[in-house]
Amino acid sequence: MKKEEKIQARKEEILDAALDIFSVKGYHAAGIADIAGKLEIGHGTCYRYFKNKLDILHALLDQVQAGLAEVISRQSPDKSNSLEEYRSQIGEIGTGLFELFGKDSRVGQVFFFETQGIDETVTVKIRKTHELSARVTELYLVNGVKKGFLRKNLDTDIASKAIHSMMFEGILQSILHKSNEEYASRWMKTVPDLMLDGMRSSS
Amino acid sequence: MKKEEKIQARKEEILDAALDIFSVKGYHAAGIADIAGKLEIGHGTCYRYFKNKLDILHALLDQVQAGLAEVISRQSPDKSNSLEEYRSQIGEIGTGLFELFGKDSRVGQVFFFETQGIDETVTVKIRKTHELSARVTELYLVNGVKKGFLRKNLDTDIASKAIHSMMFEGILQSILHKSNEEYASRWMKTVPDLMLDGMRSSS
Amino acid sequence: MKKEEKIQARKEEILDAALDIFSVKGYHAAGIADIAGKLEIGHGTCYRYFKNKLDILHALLDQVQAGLAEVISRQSPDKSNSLEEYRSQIGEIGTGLFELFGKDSRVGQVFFFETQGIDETVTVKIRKTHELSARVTELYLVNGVKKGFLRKNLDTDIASKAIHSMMFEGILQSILHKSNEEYASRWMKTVPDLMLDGMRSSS
Amino acid sequence: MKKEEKIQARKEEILDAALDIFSVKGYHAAGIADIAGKLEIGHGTCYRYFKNKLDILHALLDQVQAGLAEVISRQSPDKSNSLEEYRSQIGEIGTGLFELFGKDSRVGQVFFFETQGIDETVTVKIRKTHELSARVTELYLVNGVKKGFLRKNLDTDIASKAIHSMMFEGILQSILHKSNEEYASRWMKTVPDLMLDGMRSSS
DNA sequence: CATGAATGAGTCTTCATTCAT
DNA sequence: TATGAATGAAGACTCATTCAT
Repeated sequence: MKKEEKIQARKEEILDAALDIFSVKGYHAAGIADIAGKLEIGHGTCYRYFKNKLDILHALLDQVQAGLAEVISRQSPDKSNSLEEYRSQIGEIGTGLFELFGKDSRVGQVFFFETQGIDETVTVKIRKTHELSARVTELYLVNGVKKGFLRKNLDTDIASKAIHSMMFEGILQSILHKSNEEYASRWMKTVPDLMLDGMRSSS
Repeated sequence: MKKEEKIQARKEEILDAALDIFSVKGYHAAGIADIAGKLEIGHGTCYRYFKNKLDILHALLDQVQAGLAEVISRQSPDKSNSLEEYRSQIGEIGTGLFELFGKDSRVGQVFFFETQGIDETVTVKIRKTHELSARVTELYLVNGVKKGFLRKNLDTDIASKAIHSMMFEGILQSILHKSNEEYASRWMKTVPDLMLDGMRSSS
Repeated sequence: MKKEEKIQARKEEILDAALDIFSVKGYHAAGIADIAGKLEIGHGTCYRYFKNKLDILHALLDQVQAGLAEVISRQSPDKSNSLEEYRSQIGEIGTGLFELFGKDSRVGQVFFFETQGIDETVTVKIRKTHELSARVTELYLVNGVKKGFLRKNLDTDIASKAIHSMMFEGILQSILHKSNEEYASRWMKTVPDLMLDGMRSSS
Repeated sequence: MKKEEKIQARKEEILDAALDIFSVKGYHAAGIADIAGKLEIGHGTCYRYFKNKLDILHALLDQVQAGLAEVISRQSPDKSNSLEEYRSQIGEIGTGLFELFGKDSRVGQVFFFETQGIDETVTVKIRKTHELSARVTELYLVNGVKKGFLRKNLDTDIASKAIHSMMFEGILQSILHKSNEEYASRWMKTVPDLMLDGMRSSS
């Protein structure tokens, strides 16, 4: 029991250090030696816990995926019965996402920036994560259409992907801005408005 | 003059080959030898036309940027005077983008996928390209607000970025789908609707 | 005493496991972890019984050497007084060798195949073992010459080495063949004939 | 033409250096850096001419095999019609082998000592080379039996292998002795006598 | 006594870049 | 101008060995 925990703790130390290094130098420029150096351990030690460098990245991405899944699963897609309920639900999901990526900007940095063009498996894993998010978003839209507070003719597949891209763009932009607090809140107001009401001036 | 042209032609040959290779293998996995091999020239030759591998990538990204700028500049942001005019203008921009990235899916592949986490300068250049697009989008929004066919309280900065992200997500998704013709047209219908009218059922 | 025995028993367990691993993977490809793993003990434990990996190999080779010495010492070189007595003595030595290496083909595998090019000390030890065998063989030849049933002009030094090489080639070939029973017996008939009578047709 | 030759020359330089290093340190202990260092070239250069370290060894072994084949093919197995002719033919083959391995003791060193337990492919290649030699030897024996100057009941398969092992033992021993000239000639006298006449005193 | 986590020396291998021809 | 042979920095990875528990 103690043993298992220690191993897990060490694994997480390494993952945390890797996140540090990857987020700053990028996957390719980062060396195992950098990661081990940051922890002041021998670099051979990393290989006791992970098969290789790529394995570390995958573990990191899995963490992100799990975090995302957790945020998403907090809400249930068919809870909302009116536009107003849905609007507040959107707000909660947004807040969750900002918490997930915002509390540690390194996560987004790695997830959005430093992690493409490495390997088919990585590309696919990231794409799957985005797809997961979009798929869940679609459940909300389908619910809304069924309940009648969203347009009958909505192309929920496309719309869910579009919405998902806006949300993540918001997160990403907030990461890029230092003062992400205020900027983030502007995103969290604008995106739901855009989604629901569009930009046209109400007639 | 003749000589200048020849040099330019050779440069473009190399860029085209590089686009081929980068889009398939990614920047890091691609070797100068691959590029030269495809053209059946000595790989040393590449260094007569480009300073180094990174220089080739930058030239490629500059081409994309120029193409994007061209598409954008075809329209003028203050032309539209009504919602309907704007709606059709959006359509034309969308069509232009799909042409730009759609006629050669390698471009999007490199621009969206294979090109991150290489180098600060590259990351910045791509970000700038996206920003350029978003900035122009904002001009349209500002015009719409001024003319009164878009909401007065629109956060044009945020909204422009959100819209831009949707558009590029559409392009990206269309690239990922084989039958991009039909899928693309669904995007081109859905995104403007979303932007302008939102998803709510009209009261 | 009890303790001594236990230590000895453990040592032999390790040697047996090492023989297993070395005979299959070869010395270099074999890892201490493999050996310990086969015994389901911690690999650190191996270092309580042997100084290092090379030490294990040396202990193994010493075992082979001791076995060989035992087989050889069963006979006495000056026992034979006639060609026929010598012929049967050769047969007994041959049988002993086949028993030694045949009962456990791993021994020959390691001794003949997997154990060269490791280290000067190892090479020398193996050479010494072969020399021991050849030297004893020579005693038989010298006896035969003295007793008059072998040629006076025999170069006993060279001949002993030549004979020794034939014998070991026979063992080795028998190991390589699955059905070593029958093949071995052909060797055990052919080699003594060759040694004593040569290949020429009797005039 | 010039190009081809240069490449071949460089390849042989590297092989020669590799032979040097392998024969002294053994395959495993030898580093590519050692080989390149001896030639005072960058170690990367080795990889322009050989796929990897193992590839160098294989090329070396192929050279030995070719040399051996050349020596063997100089004679034809069915040329001899009498014991005396065969005896002199044996002498010529022996001389050829001593030349092959004797002129450069490094070759035998690598071939006999430093090259086992590396890799299945290597083991097999060496075994095949020995088999080739033994197989050809058998052709001579079969010829001798047919022509009647060798015993009718000779087990040519076994005998050929036994003879082959004696010959190579002689080469090997000669390599190990400094004064290989004189020692070698003792081998070259003793082995044919043993083969043909055996050791028994002529009745 | 036994263990196995930690270590880091040591090696192969790749590939962008240079430069003599 | 074009070439491609040569280079060597750089880095991932292995595994024998040690030692605190």
